[in-house]
Amino acid sequence: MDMPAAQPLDRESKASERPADHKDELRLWLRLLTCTTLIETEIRSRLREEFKTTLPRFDLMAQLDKSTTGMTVGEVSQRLMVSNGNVTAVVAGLLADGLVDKRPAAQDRRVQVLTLTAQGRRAFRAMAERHEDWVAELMAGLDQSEIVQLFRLLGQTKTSLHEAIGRRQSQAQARAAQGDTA
Amino acid sequence: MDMPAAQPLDRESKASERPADHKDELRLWLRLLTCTTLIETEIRSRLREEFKTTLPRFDLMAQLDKSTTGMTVGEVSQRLMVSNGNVTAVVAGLLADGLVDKRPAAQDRRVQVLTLTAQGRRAFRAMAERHEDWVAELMAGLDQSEIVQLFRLLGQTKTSLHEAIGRRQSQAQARAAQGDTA
DNA sequence: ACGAATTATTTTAGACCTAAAATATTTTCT
DNA sequence: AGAAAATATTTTAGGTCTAAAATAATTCGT
Repeated sequence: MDMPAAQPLDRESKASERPADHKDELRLWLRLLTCTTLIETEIRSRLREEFKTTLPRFDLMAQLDKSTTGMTVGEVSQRLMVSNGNVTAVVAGLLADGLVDKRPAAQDRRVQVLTLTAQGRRAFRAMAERHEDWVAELMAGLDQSEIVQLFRLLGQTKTSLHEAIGRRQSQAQARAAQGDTA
Repeated sequence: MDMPAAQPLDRESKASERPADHKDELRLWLRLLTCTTLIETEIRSRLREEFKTTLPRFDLMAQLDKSTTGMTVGEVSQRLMVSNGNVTAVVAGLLADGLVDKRPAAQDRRVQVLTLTAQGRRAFRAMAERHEDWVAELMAGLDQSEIVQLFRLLGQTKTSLHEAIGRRQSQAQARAAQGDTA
């Protein structure tokens, strides 16, 4: 079998390279995490200093602002990728501050519908404007084409993640079904 | 004044476009956050199921594993980008489980030096191997060139973030010095 | 119709995280 | 040397987060 001739095998790769070496993926993940943490920490800090509020509250209000008719606890928790119980807790704070309204749905009394109050909407809009500027300022070192490219690659990443997570969930379901009938 | 002729102005852009519209940066940030949250949630879940441990503990042990001589509380907190108090708390759990050792430095008794115990090192190595596989599995939808490109663009992002955060911190310092002498 | 399964939310117990104050130690300045 | 400033860590108070159990309401299958 022919091999490509003089290509130096260990130019970049470690001597310890194994059949399945996934160091690059790991380094990518760590860098992704670093970027997210840096941004998150900075935004938390500015929200606290300028608006005396927190990121989870801001995020929750952002979801409600996008919806005119209100959202249920479950919808919000799915959107924010946090637990139901957490939404209940964060909403409790926003209710106390008069920024959010909560009432049972007319048709299904299990469901709680959350909406921004007028005050909440005003407060959110003011914060959102600043927030958008902060993010732009943080990304100022990237030009337009880099932003677009990064956005696209993260789209690919998101797809990859959903596929991998979906695969695992269907495996878990299969195991559970197996257990039921065993 | 001449304008470029027939370029359709509002092909993609919103009618509400303002002098400084930073929607792209915002969308980029939200997508970045989504990817990070998806990965983090999945890894948390697997660490719990397979090893009955948590991500903060794993991350802390990962830092200690990289150092042969041990690290101080401050070094760890800087590396992990968390508060000192948080390191104290997470270490308390690891100490209780016999995975980490803590002792004052000989030269400077303010400093606490953290090291993995033999048991801690063994436990971490086993987890790290699996962890690397999980990350690779999650990223499986990206080919090598996409991984490299993404890594490079996130490097640019990191630089941009450090610059913006650095600028803000020197401004805050200047304000503080101003206040001192005012 | 009515009991069982399902669905939506809240509660609980416990871990994590931060900022700010408190504590302990070292260094610096006179 | 000794007071003051600086440094490293811990403590405290309070918000965030999760998983799992509990509660409440609806739907499904007979």
